[in-house]
Amino acid sequence: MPKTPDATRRSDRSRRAILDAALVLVGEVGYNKLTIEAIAARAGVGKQTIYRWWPSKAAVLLDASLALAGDAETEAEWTGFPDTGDLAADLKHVLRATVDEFNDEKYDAPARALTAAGATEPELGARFTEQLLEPQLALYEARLHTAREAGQLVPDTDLRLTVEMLLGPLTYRWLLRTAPLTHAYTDALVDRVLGGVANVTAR
Amino acid sequence: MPKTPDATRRSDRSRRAILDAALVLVGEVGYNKLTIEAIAARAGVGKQTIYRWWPSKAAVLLDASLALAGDAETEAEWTGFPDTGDLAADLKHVLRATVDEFNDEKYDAPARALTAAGATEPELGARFTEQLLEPQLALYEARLHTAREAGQLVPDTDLRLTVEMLLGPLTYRWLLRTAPLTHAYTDALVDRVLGGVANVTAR
DNA sequence: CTGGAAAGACGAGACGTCTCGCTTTGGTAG
DNA sequence: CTACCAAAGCGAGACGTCTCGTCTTTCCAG
Repeated sequence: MPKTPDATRRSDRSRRAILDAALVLVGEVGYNKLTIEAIAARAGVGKQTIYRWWPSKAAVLLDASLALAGDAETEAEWTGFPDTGDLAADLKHVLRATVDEFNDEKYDAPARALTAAGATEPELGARFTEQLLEPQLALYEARLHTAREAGQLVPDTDLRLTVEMLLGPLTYRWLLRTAPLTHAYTDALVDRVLGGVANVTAR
Repeated sequence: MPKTPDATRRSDRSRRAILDAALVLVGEVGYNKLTIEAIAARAGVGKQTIYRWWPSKAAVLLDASLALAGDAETEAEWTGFPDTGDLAADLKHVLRATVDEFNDEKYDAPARALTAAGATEPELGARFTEQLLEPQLALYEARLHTAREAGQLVPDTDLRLTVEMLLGPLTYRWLLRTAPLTHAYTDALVDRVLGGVANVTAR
């Protein structure tokens, strides 16, 4: 009954090699042409070793991305969402960093592949959202909560909606490539989200 | 020399059957498992008839979606983007209709498949954006242009950015399934995009 | 000596091409 | 106007190829 392999005997060396190879390969050939055989070959690993521990290449890539996100956090000496008291400046700072990541092929390829795969495979999408996305969203929401407490936002502001007003348009441009992602874009986005576009003086 | 088949002799019956079958099948098995052989079988058509007129399954699905969008327009007696003079009401009306489409399995499956495929295949994504998305965006932009001319928006409003502030968050929720899509959601979105979230009275 | 790991053989199934008659089309001769 | 006929698309499906995920074998570590 090969249903439940013994995790205690699992080779950590193989596990890391597989995750690394998956990230490299998805950047080289894209998600569609990413193949478990190629991952196994690049990692110097038997195919069965991958099939034993992961149900699909999407699952491999999700684990690889989780590891990548963990690495990125530590290596950037991440100290949490900035809070200088200036909400607009803090948001612009973080969104600029996000734009830089989206423009970095190293992060773009796996993120794009996972997002696309998650859109069509609900189960994968749920794990992707829960494990990678939600923790990020919570950071934005916490910063907005502080701002609302400080009276910088309309008291009944829907914080989750506001987070989506920031990340939605950004993600939209990124996924659909309707226009290049720039710092100027996210700066303008923050200003308009906070200020709105209606002509208040004309009211 | 089979390079250039004679389009005037093309069977419209087969063409429609193929596009219909593609839409049905993508809903049943998803884009990844969608196969040209299956489309041909379902449509009661020879494989060669598909290969003769389309270069890939992506192209078939794109054409099918274009046809679907065209049908939806006519059957809804679409008369163009509403312009009652009340910008907020018009936007809410259109976004509610969009939510209804996203919640309709018939439209959801192909749209989701195409969006996801376009995200990882740049060439397909470009054609998807250009032929299906941009025409829609232009309608929003035109309505916003009218509003700006009428002094209902801040004079230097970036219209494209504003369109993305409306569709970005909606698309975000739709693709990532972070929360259900409701009319209440889009209504709130319109209000916040127009009005912003910053506490103006505290300035 | 138990069980994961590496290597690769294996069957399944989709690919894109092809061949085969059948049907449709559009031009031509009577 | 009708009858004929060549040309081209059509439905069906066989074909060789490729890649998938599983299965088998051998090896090695604890």
